[in-house]
Amino acid sequence: MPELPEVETTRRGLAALLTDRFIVGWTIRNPNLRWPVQLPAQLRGGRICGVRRRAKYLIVEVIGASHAAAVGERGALIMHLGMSGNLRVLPVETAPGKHDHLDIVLSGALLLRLNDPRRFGSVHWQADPVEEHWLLRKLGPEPLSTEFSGAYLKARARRRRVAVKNFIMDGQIVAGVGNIYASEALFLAGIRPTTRAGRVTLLGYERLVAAIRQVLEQAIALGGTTLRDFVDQDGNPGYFKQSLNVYGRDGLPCPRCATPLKGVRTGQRATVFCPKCQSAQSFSGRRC
DNA sequence: ATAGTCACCTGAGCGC
DNA sequence: TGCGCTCAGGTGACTA
Repeated sequence: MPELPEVETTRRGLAALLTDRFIVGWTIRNPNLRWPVQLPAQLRGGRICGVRRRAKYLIVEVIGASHAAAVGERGALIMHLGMSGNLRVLPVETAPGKHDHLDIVLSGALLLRLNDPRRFGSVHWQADPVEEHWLLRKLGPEPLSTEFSGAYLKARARRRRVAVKNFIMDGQIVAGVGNIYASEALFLAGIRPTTRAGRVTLLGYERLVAAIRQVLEQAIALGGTTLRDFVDQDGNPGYFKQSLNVYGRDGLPCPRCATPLKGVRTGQRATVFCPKCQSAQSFSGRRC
């Protein structure tokens, strides 16, 4: 699935192609995504004025232009790619394939096509203010924003007994940190994923915040991580997989100290760490 | 409020 | 080649 860097990669590709196009219509071949897909009539004729990202949601901003009543009315398509989704901009005549659930037909003889085998993705319409949508309302700060800091995490972690890995994957704590990058960031910060969130020190959280930023920024620069099926809007894979230190490397040597990496499960998710480099001590942050 | 589990769905990979 | 099992990049809803 797409995590934040993959969504950001998709966003960058889409923004250039979608901005200033008009929505001519749409075809919903299978509305049964995570929530039933329903698009309002007022969307027709709207002009796309930008593509933003919030957590792993893509926000396609639309300004009404068709009917007198809708002119100037703003809103957005809020799209999530789930575990297996991808969005492409294609010539309007491109025949749909398996799992092509939704096309948004655009001016310029193009369409925005959503493909999602597992159908864990979603598409919603929300009139302004878009941030008031129930899926976005409770999200924590963006990990690449200045609001996200070691002090913030330390404060939120007070009395929390969950594993720190689950803690940073909680979208209400910080938005958009998924399984790959949580694992990678904890490795870079030298913190054991199973450490209880309340026991990580301020120094540990400062290192963790720096590591999260580093790993996300580097992954975005490389076009994201392709494990099996992620492609950006041009159909290209991401190249961050070569940079993974621990994710998917259970039993293989630690890239730093060669100790075999250990795999466990925390919160139903596969978790891999180096038993030597990632300290089990509460004041984590140490490296070997 | 918090922590843990379940659910949604398809496809790939593995052992037999 | 086929069958059955496990696992997968997410995340809201439930349960204690």
